[in-house]
Amino acid sequence: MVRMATRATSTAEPRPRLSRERVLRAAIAHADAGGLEALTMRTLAEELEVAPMALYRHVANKDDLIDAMIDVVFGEIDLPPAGADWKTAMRRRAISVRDVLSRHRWAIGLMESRRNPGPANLRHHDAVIGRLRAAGFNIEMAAHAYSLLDSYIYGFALTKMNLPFDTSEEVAQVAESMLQPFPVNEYPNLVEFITEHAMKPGYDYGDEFEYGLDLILDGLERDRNAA
Amino acid sequence: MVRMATRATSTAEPRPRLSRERVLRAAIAHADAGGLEALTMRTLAEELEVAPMALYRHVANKDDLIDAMIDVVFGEIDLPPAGADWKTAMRRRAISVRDVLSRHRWAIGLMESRRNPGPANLRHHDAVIGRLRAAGFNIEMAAHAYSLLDSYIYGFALTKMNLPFDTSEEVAQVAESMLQPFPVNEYPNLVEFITEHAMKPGYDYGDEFEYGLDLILDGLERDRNAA
DNA sequence: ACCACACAGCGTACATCGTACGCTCATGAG
DNA sequence: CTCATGAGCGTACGATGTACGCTGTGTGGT
Repeated sequence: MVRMATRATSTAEPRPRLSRERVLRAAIAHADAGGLEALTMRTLAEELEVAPMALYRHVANKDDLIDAMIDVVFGEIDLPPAGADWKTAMRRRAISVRDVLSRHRWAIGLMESRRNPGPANLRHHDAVIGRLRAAGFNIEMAAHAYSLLDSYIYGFALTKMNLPFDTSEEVAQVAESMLQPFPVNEYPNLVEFITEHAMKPGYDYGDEFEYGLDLILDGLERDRNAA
Repeated sequence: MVRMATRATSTAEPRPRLSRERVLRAAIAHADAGGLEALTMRTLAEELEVAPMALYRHVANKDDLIDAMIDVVFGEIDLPPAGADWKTAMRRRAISVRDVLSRHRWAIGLMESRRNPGPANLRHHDAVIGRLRAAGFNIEMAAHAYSLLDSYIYGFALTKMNLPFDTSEEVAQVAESMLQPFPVNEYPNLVEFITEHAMKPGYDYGDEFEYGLDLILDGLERDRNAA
C-alpha cells in the first residue's frame, strides 16, 4: 500500500488532534443538548470522530470528565464585581449563577457536590466570601449570608429545572396529565393555583427568582446593620 | 424427589410473599444506606432473596420504582398543621422537609423533578398552598412564598447533602485534601473562613438552616402585611 | 375433592455502559 | 535517518436494565 500522507496533504480533512479542551467542550455541548444521561463515553467519542478509548488519554475516567466539566461551568460565572456596593455585587453574581445554570441544567445538583473542586470553583467561593467580608460582614454573618444565598440560588435552579414547562401554555397540558389519574377536586388549592395563576398569559416561573433574591438581600442588610 | 411442603410446614422459613410495599421498603432502605447509585435491580432482588426479574411483577421498571419511592418520601413529610398561625405552620413543615430529606439524601434533586407525581406529592403541595391562602396570602403572594420557601429548603438540603463532612473535626481533613493541589495562599478568604469558622468546635453547617428560614418567613410576613 | 387457570417468580439472553490492557504507528528530538 | 514517546485504538470483560416466555403454585368454581 502506498504510504499515506503524513502531514495531511490530501484533501481528506485531517481530523484535528484531540485535546482535553476539545473533549470538555464537546462533552458540555452534548450534556447541554441531551442531559447528563445522554452523555456516554461512546456517543462523545463518536461526536469527536474518535474511538471511545481515545478519550481516556485526556480524562482519567468519566468522573474526572464531569469534575472538569463542572469547573468549566464555574468559570463561566461572573465573580461579584468589586466596585459596586455589596448588594449590587451579590445580586449580579446570583443572577449570573442562575443564567449559567439555565444554560447547563445538567450541572445543577453537581456544582456543590464535587469532592475534587477545581480552581474556578475555589476561586469563585473565595471571591464571594472576600466580597462579603470587605463589605463589613463578620465571619459568622458571612457564613449566614453565603449559606442562605447559595441555598436559594441552587434550590431555585433545581426546582425550576425540574418544571417540565416554561410557558403558561405548556402549563395546562402538563398539569392536566399530572392530575388526570386523580379524582376531580381532590386537590382544589392546587387546581385553583394552576388555573388562576400559572396558566395566566405571561406567567413565567423564572420571574419568581428576583422576588426571593431581593427579599433575602434586604433581610441580610437589616441583620448586618443590626449586628 | 419427595414433594416439598406446599404450605411451609417445614422449619425452613418460608420467604414472605413479594409485594409492591416490600419492594419499596427495601429499595428505600437500600438507597438510604448506599445512595441511589448503589440501588440496582440485582442487589435489590438479592436483598429480598428473589430473582431480579421477580421485581418486575411489582414495578413497571426502575423509573416507576423511583417515582414510587419519592412518593413514599413525600408521605413522610408533615403537612402544615392547621391550628397554628401560618408562620409556625410553615416553619414546622419546612423543618419536617429538612428532616425527611436528611433521612433520604438520595431523594434530594428528585423530589421536584418527577413527571409523574404521586398522590402524597400532590396532597402535600395542595395543603401548603391551601394553608397560605387561608392565612390571607393572595395567589400571587402565595406563589412568591411557596417558590421562595421551597427553593431555600431544597437548596439547603442540596448544598448540605453534598458537603462531605458533618462535624468540625472532619472539616479540617476534607478542606486540606481539597486545597492541597493548589498553592498556599491562593484562596486566602476561603482559608480564613475554614480555619476561623468551620473548624471551630461545635460548628455544624446544619445550624444555618433556621437562620435563613426565619429571615425568609419574616420577610414574607412584612410583604403580606404591606400588600 | 377435584380441576383449570391466573399469576408470582424465574432463567435466559441481549443491548448498552464504563473501562482495563496492551498494540501500532505517527511524530518530533537528536 | 533513527528511535523513543505517546496518541489513538481494538478487543474484551463485568455490570446493568429489562424483554420474553416457561413453570409451578395457590385459589375459586364445581
